[in-house]
Amino acid sequence: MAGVDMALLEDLSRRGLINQATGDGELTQHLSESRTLYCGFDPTADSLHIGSLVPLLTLKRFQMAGHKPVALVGGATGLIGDPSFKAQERSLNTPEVIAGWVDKLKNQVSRFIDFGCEENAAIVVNNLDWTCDLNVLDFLRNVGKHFSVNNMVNKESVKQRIQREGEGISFTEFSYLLLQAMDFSELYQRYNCTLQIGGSDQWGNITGGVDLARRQYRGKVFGLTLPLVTKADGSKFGKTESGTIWLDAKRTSPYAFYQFWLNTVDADVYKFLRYFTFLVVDEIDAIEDADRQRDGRPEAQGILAREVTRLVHGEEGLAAAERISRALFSGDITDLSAADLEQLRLDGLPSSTLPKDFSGQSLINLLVDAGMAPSGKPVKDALGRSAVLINGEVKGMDSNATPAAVFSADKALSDNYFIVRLGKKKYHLFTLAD
RNA sequence: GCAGGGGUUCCCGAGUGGCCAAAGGGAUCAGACUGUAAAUCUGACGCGAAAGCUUCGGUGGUUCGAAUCCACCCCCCUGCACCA
Repeated sequence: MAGVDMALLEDLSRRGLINQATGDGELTQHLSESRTLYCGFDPTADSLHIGSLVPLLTLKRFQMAGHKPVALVGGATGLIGDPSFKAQERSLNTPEVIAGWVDKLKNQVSRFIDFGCEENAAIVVNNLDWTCDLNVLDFLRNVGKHFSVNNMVNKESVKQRIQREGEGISFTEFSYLLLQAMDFSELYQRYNCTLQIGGSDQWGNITGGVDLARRQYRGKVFGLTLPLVTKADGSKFGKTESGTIWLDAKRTSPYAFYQFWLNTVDADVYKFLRYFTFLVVDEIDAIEDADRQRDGRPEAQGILAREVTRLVHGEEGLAAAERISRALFSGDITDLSAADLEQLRLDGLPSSTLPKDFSGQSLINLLVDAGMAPSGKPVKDALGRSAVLINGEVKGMDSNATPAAVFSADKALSDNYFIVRLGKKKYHLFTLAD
């Protein structure tokens, strides 16, 4: 069989990827042979976001070390909703919607792990397969009997919901733990899966599964949780002004994705390199040292952005993201040729076509309509502070009423294009109507 | 069902008849400084370019005037629901 990398846990630990593990250190011993492990992803949208990247990449790390990864998509658990550390009860989605999301997630997850290799090829499973036909009485007798409500109520993950004034938890969400525990037990039965990994918020659910596998099948299985990704300034990781950073290129373009990582603050960037890339830890430490000795801008952000964008969007996505970034941030946009501009559009720079007739339009509402701002206020503010540039030229409030003059054909790049910059980082490409 | 508490602008949270588009904090956006950072400072932050318009669970009412008072309804939370 393929060699198993015994240093895996050591490496994970150096990366700061180990939050908590069950089994008092027995896990190291357990992983001296090739094992099967799983991680679950619930369909809460039609795409995963970068919050799921840490467990996803960790599955891959395990596979690279010789273990067999199982990616579980929660077709069943997604119907219920995980209450862990959620402040409020969530509304339910319809089974049809969830089923659609499950398919999308399966595809997405599949891109990160290897299904072709002989020894430890990955598999994707759906927990709906073993829960949809389960009847309530069987469930209550065979699964429910193994759980103590006293114990469940004391789980940290639901405590705030139960104790906090003004909140509560439905029986539906309360039961979530049992479903996830059942998954682990089931995968143990089916595939001899003996390890579950997940975010630190999953600790309660994972230990539930460890207990259930033991009680039902006398199975000795393990759990390992990964840290929640936090930012140095305390704000939520993975959100920006334009919303969540998704893994799906249709939701977050490779360019926007690349820019997200490029904008990582210094205080977080080395940690993120350890979390989100496969660069070896020594190499990351070397980057950090080199950056420290240099004045000015560190290299780490660029490396991080390149590595992660390549992992998620491939070489092509990365190339596109870099092309746009170079054109917009380190060149003179008026030098761009028509072909260059067309390429930027293909690469995913947000773009739209200007209306034929400008009457009744103001510059502000043209930009708002193009999606550059949610309302006119920020644009007005920007206009008043010389923060709107069209083809490199500053526009002020006085241009607002005369969009026809601003977007006249003789001012267009290559007779057809306008690059509008709002603030420092927001760009949009306009083309004239045919 | 009964009793009590509560529903305010993205979030938290003040406001209990006019001075309220509604304190404060957070988040977010823009500017300065920078490195397409951070920290800091400044400005914005319901909609509208503006005049102005529309908000405080819903509907109706009282009033010159309501987020604030009244009525009914909806939703959430807590407790009770044999003994009570």
